[in-house]
Amino acid sequence: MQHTDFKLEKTDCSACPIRHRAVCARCDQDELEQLNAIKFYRSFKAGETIVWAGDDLDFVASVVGGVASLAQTMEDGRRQMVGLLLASDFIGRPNRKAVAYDVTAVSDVTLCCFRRKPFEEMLIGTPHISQRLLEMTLDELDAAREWMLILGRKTAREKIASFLSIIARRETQGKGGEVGTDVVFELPLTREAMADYLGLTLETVSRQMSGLKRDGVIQLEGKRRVLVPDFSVLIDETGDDADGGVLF
Amino acid sequence: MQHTDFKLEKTDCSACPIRHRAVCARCDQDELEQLNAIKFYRSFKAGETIVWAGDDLDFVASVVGGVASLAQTMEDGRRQMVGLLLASDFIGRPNRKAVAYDVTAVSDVTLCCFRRKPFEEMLIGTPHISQRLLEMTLDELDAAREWMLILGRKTAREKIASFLSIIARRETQGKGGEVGTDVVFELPLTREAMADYLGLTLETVSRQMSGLKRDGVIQLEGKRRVLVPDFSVLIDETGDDADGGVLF
DNA sequence: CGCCCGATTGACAGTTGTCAAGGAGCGTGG
DNA sequence: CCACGCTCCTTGACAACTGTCAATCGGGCG
Repeated sequence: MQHTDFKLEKTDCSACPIRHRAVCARCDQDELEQLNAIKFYRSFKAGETIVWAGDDLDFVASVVGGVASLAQTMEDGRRQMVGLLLASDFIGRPNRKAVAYDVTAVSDVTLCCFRRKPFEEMLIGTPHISQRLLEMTLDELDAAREWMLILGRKTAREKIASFLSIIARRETQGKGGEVGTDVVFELPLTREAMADYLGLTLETVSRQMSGLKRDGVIQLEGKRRVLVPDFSVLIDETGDDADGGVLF
Repeated sequence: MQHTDFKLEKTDCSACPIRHRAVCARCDQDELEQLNAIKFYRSFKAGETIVWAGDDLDFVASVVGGVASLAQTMEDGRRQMVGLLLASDFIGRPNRKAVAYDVTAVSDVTLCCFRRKPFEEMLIGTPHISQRLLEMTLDELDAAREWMLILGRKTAREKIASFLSIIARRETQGKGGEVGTDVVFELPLTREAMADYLGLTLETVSRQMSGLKRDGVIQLEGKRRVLVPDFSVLIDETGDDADGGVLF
C-alpha cells in the first residue's frame, strides 16, 4: 500500500507531513533541530511486526505515514487490537523500554524514530514536547474509552457502523467534507483486522458488511473502498446519539 | 460505606493518605503549599452523581478515599463503565472543562479538588506535576487497553475472574501478601456495576459468580466479601498467561 | 492456467441476553 | 418485636445473537 512519497533521506522537519500534528507540533526551530539530531527514519512492510510485546524498544517514534496497530494475543490465539495508529500518532512509552503490546505494520509504514535516551532527557527540559505528549495521551485515552463502549455494549452491526464512521472521519478530515456529498474512503484494514479491532470474528464482520450493503447504508467498490450515500444513516446505525457533535 | 476517617477540615498535605501516589506525589514543600492554596475537599454519598457527561467541571481532583466510576450511557439505556477510580486516581482533564463521561460515586467518596484555572496555570510551570500527570495518564491508558482485551475477547467466566484478580491486586496491595495465604477482599461494586464494568448483564455476572463458587475457585462471605483459597487457580480462570508478572 | 489469499455465504451450535419469579438482608414503622 | 417494603441478588426457561466449521468465490500474480 503506497501511503506517501516522503523520502527517508530527507530530514528537514519543515517538509514533514505531520509537522503540525505530531508530538513535535509545538516545537520551535531550535527544538526541532535538537530533535533532528536524535532522529532517524525506519520503514516496515505491511504485515511486518515492528516489536513484539515484552521486547525492548530503543526508540520512541511518530507514525509519518501508513497504519500500525497495537494488539494483545492470548495463549489460545484470541487477539484484540488495542490501538490503531495513523499518521502523527506516537509509539512507545517514555521511561519504559519494554513494550506492552505487539506493534504491527498494518500497511506499509514509515516511522520517525527518536533515540530513547536523548528523547527522555529532552522531555524533561522541553515543555513544548511534554505538554503535547500529555495532550495526545489524553486524546488516546478518550479514544480508548469510546472503543470500550463499542466492545462492551454494541451489537455486531453497530460495531461495524461505528468503525466505518470512525475511519471515515479520520480519513476524510482535512479534505473537503461538503454536506450532502457522498463520503468515500478506503478501509485500512482487512476483514480479519477489523474483527480484531471490534472483538468479532471475520465471518461476522463479513456478514454485517454485506448486511449494511444490502440495506443501502454503504456501497462497496472492490473489497476496500467504501461509499456512504448518506452519512447520517450510517450514524443512526452506530447506536450513538445523533447529536454527538457536528459532522466534519 | 466507610472508607476513611480523613477529616474534611484538615488541609495539611503531609497527613494526606494519598500524598505519595497522587498527582502531587513528586511535589516539594513549596509546590504543596501552592496546591494547598487552590484546593478544597468535597464528599459524595454512594450513588450520587459527581458530574454528568457534557457538563462543565470547574475543578480537577484526586480521589482521596472511596470509589468513583466513569461511564457512558446509550440512548436506550445500555451502559458501559470506562473508568474505575480508586484512591489517588485523578478526575478531570486539564484545559477542557466539559467532561466526556458520567462521573458517579460508587461508594462514599472524598475528593481533593483543585480550582481549574489556577491548577492549569500551575501545570505549565511545575514539571513535578505535569510529569506525574503524564505518567498517571499513561498508566490509565495501559489499564484501558487491558480492559479492552477483557471486553472484546474474554468469556463471561474469564471476565469475572479477571475482574476479581484486578480488584484483589488493588485492594490487597501494600498489605501483607504472604504466598500461600488466602486472599480476602471486599468487592467495591454491586453485581450491576460489575456488569457495567465487564459488558455483561447482572444475571450473567451472578451466574458466573455462582459458578466460580461452585467450582471452589472462590468463597463468598455475604454478597461482597470474597475469599480466594488459591490465587493461581483464579489466575488460570482469567485466560491470561500464567507468567504475566509476579503475584503482588 | 492454476495457485493463493482474502472474502463471502451457509448450516448449526453454544454462550449470553431477556423475561420472570423468588430469596436474603436490612431498615422503618406500627 | 415483628411485619413490611426495599434493594440487591439468585435461579430458571427460553430466545437470539454470534461463533464455529466448512464450502465456495474472486482477484492478483507467478
